[in-house]
Amino acid sequence: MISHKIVPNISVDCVVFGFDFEKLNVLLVKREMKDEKSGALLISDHTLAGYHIFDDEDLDSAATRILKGLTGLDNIFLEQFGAFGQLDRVSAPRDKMWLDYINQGFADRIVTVGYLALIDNTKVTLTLKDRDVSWFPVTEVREMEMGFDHKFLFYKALEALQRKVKVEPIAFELLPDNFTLSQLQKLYEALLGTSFDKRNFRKKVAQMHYVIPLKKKQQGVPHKPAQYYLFSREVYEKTRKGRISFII
Amino acid sequence: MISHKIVPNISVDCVVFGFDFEKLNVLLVKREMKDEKSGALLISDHTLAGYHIFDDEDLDSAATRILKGLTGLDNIFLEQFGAFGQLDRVSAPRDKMWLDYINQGFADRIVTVGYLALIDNTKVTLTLKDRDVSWFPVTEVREMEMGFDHKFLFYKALEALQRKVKVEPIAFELLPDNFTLSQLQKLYEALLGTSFDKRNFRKKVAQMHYVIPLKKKQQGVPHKPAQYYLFSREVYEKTRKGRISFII
DNA sequence: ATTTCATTGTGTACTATATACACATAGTTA
DNA sequence: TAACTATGTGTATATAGTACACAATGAAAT
Repeated sequence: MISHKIVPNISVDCVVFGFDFEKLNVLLVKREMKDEKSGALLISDHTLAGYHIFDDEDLDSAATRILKGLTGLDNIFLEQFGAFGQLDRVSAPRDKMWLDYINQGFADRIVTVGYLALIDNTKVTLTLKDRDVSWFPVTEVREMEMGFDHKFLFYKALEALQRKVKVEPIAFELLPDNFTLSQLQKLYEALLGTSFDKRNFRKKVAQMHYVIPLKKKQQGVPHKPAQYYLFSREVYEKTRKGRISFII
Repeated sequence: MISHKIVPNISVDCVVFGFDFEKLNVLLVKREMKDEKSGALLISDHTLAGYHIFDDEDLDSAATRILKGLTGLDNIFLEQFGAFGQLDRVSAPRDKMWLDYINQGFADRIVTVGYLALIDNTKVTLTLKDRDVSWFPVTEVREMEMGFDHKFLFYKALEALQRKVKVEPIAFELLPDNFTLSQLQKLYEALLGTSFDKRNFRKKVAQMHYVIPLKKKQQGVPHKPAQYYLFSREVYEKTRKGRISFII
């Protein structure tokens, strides 16, 4: 085990989205800080998963490392949505590394690079159980206890997600490998906060030759079983034209 | 004049685009470094405009400051296109601040935040004349002497520009306040590397109610004078629907 | 005064995509 | 065998995209 040097004034924050077939959720870390003597609750809120970068890793690697620690998963879809260096960003208590840094005459500044991560809920549920980490519906974040800076990052990530989802087929990252068209439709409705006509939605999907029907059908459901589909990135790459609009 | 503290390991690089009614250009700084004794040329290449951030400014302010120094202009269109922390990024000779930083035990790392800037050529020509700064056609960058990291940033910026220009009306930032439809068409053709049918292009622009014809016409041109138009951001904000595709 | 020149400005037919809208079907459960 | 629940399908209309050619303007040259 190598001991990494931390870069004190550069951090990465991950906004992790998941979909439970009903609504869009975000992965947050519960934080509780108590006074050492009295045991009184000083802070009780939620934070994004984030940490300083190490001196021997690039930004993407730092985000990957953080997500691995959080979910146990490698190969998570990751994309930067911005770098943030507001002067009033830092509100958290400072660790020793950081205080050393300031004492040596360097500026009391953090720049954080925001990553948005999309994960397939069905793959991660097990790994989370003994951590202070859980899913929260994105629609509830507004009312939650959460530091101003992290709430800001969350909304920037959500905006970026809504923008990108219309232009690139990244929403499939939120679904299991096999999914039904109703699940896909519910996902887009949750992402964009709209609703679509079922027939028109399916007509549109039918034009996307990279969404491929399987032989497999749903089993054990108390209604007509739905057909499963898969998303083929390979076919997507081959058949995409200069077209922009992906859905809507 | 306040003396600013520099944050040694965080920088901002600006990729500045301009349009001369013929082609898309990028603003680069010529760099020549000679050996102090022999006078032999050590480096002769081009760099992006960039510098470390100060401890009392946020990232946008740093980019604004750099552009002000370069062009004399305030109010330049600016947008982040990414943060970059590749371990092999740093190749430039180190200044004292940076060496101090390393000597104090901190990591030998720079993270740079890339900004893409769009400027109206007609407003900037004067201010540039006595600087080692000039316009280069983007099509020539491939063959130019330029550090690997800056070339990489340039291409990332160009990709981001081509993506954004299709989805938001930012191309107008590259034109003067009044412009002709032929100029607008040439601009999109230069940006995207394609060509459009004149009648169809104009039909499309006619649907954009925020591109407004003026009474004014071209004067002194040796052919039928073109009508001038202006872009109204106000009308754009009011009339845009959920639509994605802007041009193409 | 007339011609030449360069660039602007316009219309139509055809194709493709977007939108609005209602009912039969499959398979489980009661 | 009847009831339930979600799946899966088609058509008519409106809107947007594409392909394509020639007359009009005003300056400059003869």
